[in-house]
Amino acid sequence: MLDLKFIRNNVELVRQAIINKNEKADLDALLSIDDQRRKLQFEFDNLKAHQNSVSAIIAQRKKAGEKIDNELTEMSKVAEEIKGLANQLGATNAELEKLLLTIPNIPQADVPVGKDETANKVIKVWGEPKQFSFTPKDHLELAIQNNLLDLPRGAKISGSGFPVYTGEGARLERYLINFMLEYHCQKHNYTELMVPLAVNRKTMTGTGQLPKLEEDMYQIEKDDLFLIPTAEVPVTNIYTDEILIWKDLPKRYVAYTPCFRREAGSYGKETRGLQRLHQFNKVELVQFTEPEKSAEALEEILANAEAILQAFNLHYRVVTLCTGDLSFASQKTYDLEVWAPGTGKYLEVSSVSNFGEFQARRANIRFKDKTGKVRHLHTLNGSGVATPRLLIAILETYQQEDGTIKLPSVLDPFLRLTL
RNA sequence: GGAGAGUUGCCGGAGUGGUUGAACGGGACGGUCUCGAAAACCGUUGUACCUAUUAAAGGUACCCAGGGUUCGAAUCCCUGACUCUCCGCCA
Repeated sequence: MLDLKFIRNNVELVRQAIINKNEKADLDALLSIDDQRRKLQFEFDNLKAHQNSVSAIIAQRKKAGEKIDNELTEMSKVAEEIKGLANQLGATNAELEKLLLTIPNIPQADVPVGKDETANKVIKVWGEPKQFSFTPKDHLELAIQNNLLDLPRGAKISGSGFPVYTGEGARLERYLINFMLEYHCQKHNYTELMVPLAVNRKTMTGTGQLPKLEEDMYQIEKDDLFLIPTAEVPVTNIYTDEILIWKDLPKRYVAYTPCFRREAGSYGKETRGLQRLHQFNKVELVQFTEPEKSAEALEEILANAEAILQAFNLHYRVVTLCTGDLSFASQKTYDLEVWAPGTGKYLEVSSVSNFGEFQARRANIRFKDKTGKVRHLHTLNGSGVATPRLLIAILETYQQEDGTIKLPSVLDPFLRLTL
């Protein structure tokens, strides 16, 4: 969330950000509640101060054996008043908090302004689309021919969008995950975490999924838990309500988790095969940085994610999301889109975002800087990368004319794994 | 799931319902001393919000969380979370 004082002092900037992000947030209501709250707070504080001072007098008199009846009757009235004010203040604060959580983060100045993905900007293209001497098949055909996937049975036991990987398909999926984890740990200096896949409401609110996206998540109602839509959620929140020290920053974490998304309202959109799933695997990179270093870290994470695609020698492009396509919590986001020659499309395999202090403020994650001052740090994350679309690109790119797959040699050490 | 114990500041650890933001110890930081360091001594050691913002200053809240009792709660009562021990169940 944004700093209330910042909002007060930059009303128009915030208003514009809401518009540019296509968000609906009632800024005026927020401001008027804030006003109301400050008035109540002032009244409350004054009355409390009065109560405190008289209470001290009562204590003295009582000790001295003097009469205190008058004070007591007056104070019981004051106590009533305070109770009333406290209730009002509590309700007002709750309302304020609720509104504040609906105000989106402000895009960085260098983010292109635009309504939807058509305004996104391609800033980099790596490699070239693979040329084939035959008509390339799409990944679903290839997967079926090679017995890598069993989608009907996945649908039978869970529903559509819950894939079953079979035999070599399951092994390949596992190797890909392992490859990426090892790559980021060994070459990019990340620390691996294994984290809970179900998290509580506070955690979901910390990274900004709640309250806006409740409809998009699988919920375990009995325990008020949610299945994570990305490892970003548990990993970023590990430091909730903590104060780190600048010497320990940046912190770099990598975590593999399955991700669960209801994808409500996106039926029929690019759903063939593994393109859009309710459960998929993803290796996620998360960094906690000093505010001055987050812009740099964003480029680093992008490069870390790109390194994976480059290792597989896959053609891809990097896109800067425009304001309208930016997520609620993000200040700036790069998408990595890998080329899938059989499907004939660029597929998003990674989203790399700088959240500034937005998440840190929600989750109350701070750090002590060089001067000893306690401030909110910056959080960032990026997929490094999501497997289903990576798998699509690999299958489609490395298919042979007979439909078999010749896997890229970087995977050899994993395929030969013997223990 | 059942029974018990606990949760206080950076850490350890006191705390009788009435100047307790919180004793005492440790750590950290600053200073004195020293060529330098150690030791010793002195001092400092919070966060959020509000009023005022030129500044200074003042006020309020916070002893796991939320309620309650009371003129007044770290202290009493209730509920919940978490940790530890024992029992049961279990991969």
